Amino acid sequence: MGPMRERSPDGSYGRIFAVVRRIPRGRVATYGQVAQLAGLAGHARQVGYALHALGAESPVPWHRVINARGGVSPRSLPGWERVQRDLLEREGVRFDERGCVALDHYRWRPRRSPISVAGGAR
DNA sequence: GCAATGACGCTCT
DNA sequence: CAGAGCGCCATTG
Repeated sequence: MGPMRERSPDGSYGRIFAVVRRIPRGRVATYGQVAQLAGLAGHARQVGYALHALGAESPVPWHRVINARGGVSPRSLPGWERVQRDLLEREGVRFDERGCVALDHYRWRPRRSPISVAGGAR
């Protein structure tokens, strides 16, 4: 009960991980979308922070999460962008010359939100 | 306990 | 159409 904020790797972040884990192969979702589906609308930044805490070898398909521009966010380590891009391309996601994917085509559209749709919002 | 940073998003100019 | 600024919250030093 209590004041346990659940800061463990499977705690409040688990909500975000649960959403990311639901992203089907060959599909992508934006940080803001994941945040909204996790019930943290507007906290897109926290999604990125949570994924960063996960690690590249995490069981969560972090590579399926991209920014609203449809591209992979620049990371501290050079070349990492290529890794995420390669993982997505391996799933069938194609990038254009700008290094962006067509969100209108690859964006994951869950029929049922992980959290209550609150009266069929959307 | 305060200050700065960060795998973002949206609006304004 | 492109660039810059502000907002949001959690983690780290």
